[in-house]
Amino acid sequence: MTAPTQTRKARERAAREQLILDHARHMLAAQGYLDLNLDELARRVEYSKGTLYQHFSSKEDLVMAIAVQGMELRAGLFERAAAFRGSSSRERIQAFSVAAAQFSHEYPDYFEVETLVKIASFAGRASEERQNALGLGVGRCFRAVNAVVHAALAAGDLPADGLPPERIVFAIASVSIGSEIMGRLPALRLLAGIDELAWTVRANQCVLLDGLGWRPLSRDFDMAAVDRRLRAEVFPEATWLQV
Amino acid sequence: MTAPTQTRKARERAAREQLILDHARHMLAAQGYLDLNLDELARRVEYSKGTLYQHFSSKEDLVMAIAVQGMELRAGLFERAAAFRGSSSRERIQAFSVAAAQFSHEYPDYFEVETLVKIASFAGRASEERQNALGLGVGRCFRAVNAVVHAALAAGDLPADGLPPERIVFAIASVSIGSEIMGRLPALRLLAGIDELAWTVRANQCVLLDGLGWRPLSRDFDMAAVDRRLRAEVFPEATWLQV
DNA sequence: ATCTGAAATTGACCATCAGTCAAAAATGGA
DNA sequence: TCCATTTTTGACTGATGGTCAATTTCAGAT
Repeated sequence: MTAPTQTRKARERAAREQLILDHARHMLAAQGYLDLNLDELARRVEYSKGTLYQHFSSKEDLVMAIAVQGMELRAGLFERAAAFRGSSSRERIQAFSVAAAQFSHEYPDYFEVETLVKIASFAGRASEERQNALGLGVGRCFRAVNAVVHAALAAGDLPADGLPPERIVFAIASVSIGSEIMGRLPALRLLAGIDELAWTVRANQCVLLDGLGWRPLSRDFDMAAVDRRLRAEVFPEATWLQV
Repeated sequence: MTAPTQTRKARERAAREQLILDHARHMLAAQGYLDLNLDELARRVEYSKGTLYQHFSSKEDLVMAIAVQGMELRAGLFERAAAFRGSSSRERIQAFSVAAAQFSHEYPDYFEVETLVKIASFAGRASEERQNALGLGVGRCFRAVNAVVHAALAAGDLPADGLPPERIVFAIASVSIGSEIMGRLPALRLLAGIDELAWTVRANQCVLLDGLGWRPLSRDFDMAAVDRRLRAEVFPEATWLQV
């Protein structure tokens, strides 16, 4: 088998893997993990079940592969956000707020899967390789935010005697993911009277940043104006970002 | 069958249900949902599988029942916290921070299950009855916190032009649960350098409350002293609360 | 065009396990 | 002691994740 043939094969294999993942993701979003049936998936992608197992070592590995792709999409958005040149570190961190909201708006299916694999029993059942890949994506997101936090500390926009930078990143991530997860519980949505989840999540993030003492505080600059710049310069696809 | 016999039967039935739930919870914590085997559970509790189904309509219903008990324990702690007479609303809200930390410290297994049932596919598979029971527990927790938020607004400890009270409860819940969930991911724990999760969670909650403008701000009162009072008056069992 | 060995694909098959139900056992009042 | 009722049992079933020997496809050689 010559080299060009090899690359064509690899390309076809990658295309098939993507086909499988796309169908699996849709089925997962529609029916949930417990009702995701591999026989039906094989039927839909028009390959045999045996071929599925050429790509994934188990059902959990398949789901983990979807989570990895989602995390890579998220990391891509975060790295675009990192390139935003706001006029203060507080404006730059706002870019991640939009990036996170954009992720859960554009890829709700991926978000669900991301939540799913956080369950303990998933970690041990997926292949080592994909677990590492997920960790890599998490690391990319972490570093993107971490860089801005460090810049803020260096610039004196954050109090020097506050939380250490890594804990600040952790706090921001926690309030974001926590708000998204809680906001997906119908009971709580009703109790809290939430209609537009994206804006509720962003409000919580904003409160946290103020609590960290991240200057300028939200009342001291025009967040809507920054949103407009972000829409124009970084996330033109974020149509939900009505400003 | 006379009335006393009936009550004895009901008592025995309740005791057996508790036995099943206790074993199931331990197995769930040790092996995860996917490896929770009902044949093995039946063997451990020394009843047949058929008898398990006298108590629960499905495996998901069983897990939901555990979640309900966990939520009731949590609600119990929250209602004890609500009885704390702090010298300000900010001190009173701190009681919930300790209650939440105490819950995940004393009942880590219940916490895991609580997280598990947040997955969409669980909701539809458990019995209506238990889903309602869970909603009831969530409501108890919500109302306990909500009362203090309203008191704070009435007292002017929270800015009148800030988030509406229900959204404040939502924000507090989000940062708490979000921190706990993220803090259980080994990769992120490493990146953020977290060793004592309980204190990291409480730090995040504290930052959020400051961000909400909940007076007195954390720098303006002695949180450690309030912790000492809470330990002495409300949560004597909270040995982790070294103050 | 045809052959051939390697690689890829298949789907019948297997093991596991949630859930069922007819038969057996236990119960409690007469 | 007996009998009707309730409770318990565990063998059985169907569904499904995962395997692998048999088949098909493929690329290069003749």
